[in-house]
Amino acid sequence: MRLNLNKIIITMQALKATLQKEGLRYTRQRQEIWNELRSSDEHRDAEEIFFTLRKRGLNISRATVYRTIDVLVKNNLLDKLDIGDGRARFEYNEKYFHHDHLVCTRCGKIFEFHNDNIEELQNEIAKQKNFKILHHNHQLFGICEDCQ
Amino acid sequence: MRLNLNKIIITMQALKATLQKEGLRYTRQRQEIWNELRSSDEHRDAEEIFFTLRKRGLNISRATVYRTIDVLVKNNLLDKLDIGDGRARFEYNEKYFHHDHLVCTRCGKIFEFHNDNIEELQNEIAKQKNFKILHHNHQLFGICEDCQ
DNA sequence: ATATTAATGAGACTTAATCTCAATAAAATA
DNA sequence: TATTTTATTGAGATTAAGTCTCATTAATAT
Repeated sequence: MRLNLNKIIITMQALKATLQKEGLRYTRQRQEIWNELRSSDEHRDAEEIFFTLRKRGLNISRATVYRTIDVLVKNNLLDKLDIGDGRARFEYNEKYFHHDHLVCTRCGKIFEFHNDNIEELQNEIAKQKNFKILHHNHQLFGICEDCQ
Repeated sequence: MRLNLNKIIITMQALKATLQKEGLRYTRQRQEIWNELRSSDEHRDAEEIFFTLRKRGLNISRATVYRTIDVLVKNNLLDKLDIGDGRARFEYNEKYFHHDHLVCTRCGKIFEFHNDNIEELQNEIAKQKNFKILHHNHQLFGICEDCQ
């Protein structure tokens, strides 16, 4: 309870601080979108955020949702996740717990994984090619335990 | 010269064999599309294949290009590559030389890499979660040597 | 040579995402 | 606090990748 409240306050401050740093305005819409993205740990897409906010009675535009999500991604408050279904998904960027994804091609469920060795090997590959990594995409597609 | 010729013949036979195995027809259009995809090692997209064939005077439909590429991917003659620019790319599936990609976010160039350790670690992750891997996506995004 | 039926072409349609522009509302300033 | 400035917004038009439909065509089986 208290923890959740703190979490929300802290992340609203993170939003405000980021926007100020960039000279952008701390608007009602940006707060609502950020809040919505923070309200669950699922991998949400822009259309879904848009419709959720509309259902809740907020008179928000689709364009605002897309524009705000862009701002959040560019400022590393959100990570963009592409599971190859033609729709970008977004999740809170937990700076100290990076992870990649397993995607079940039967039921669509998304599982997370993290492996330090793979991260290290990626860095070595980049170093060898004198390539400066900014971010990466790593998904394993297949059939999950339940679907087999 | 001889090698290239053999390569084309072999891969046309691969196409024919795959189509027969699936009870599909060996049509002029499928031959042309496969040939076009084989004619360069670049990472091609469907629209580009479509326009290239039209420019060459072939009266082919966009739908046929997309449908044929689907068939080729499903039968593992092509690998689908998604570098996150909203367009699917395709490349000849070299069964004995699997690779993943480094993508320069400045110039768009695509570099290939292969790392057996990463492949093995992926298998371990899947095993731990009792997940049956079918394929994977692995891209490192960043700035290439030339662009730095 | 003919019959069967999968594949094709044309273009309408879908869907995610972007763009435009007049109206609005944060934030800066007085 | 009232006013000014200018970024942001909403509505909906637009774009772009990809899919769908259906009458026609052409591979393959007979």
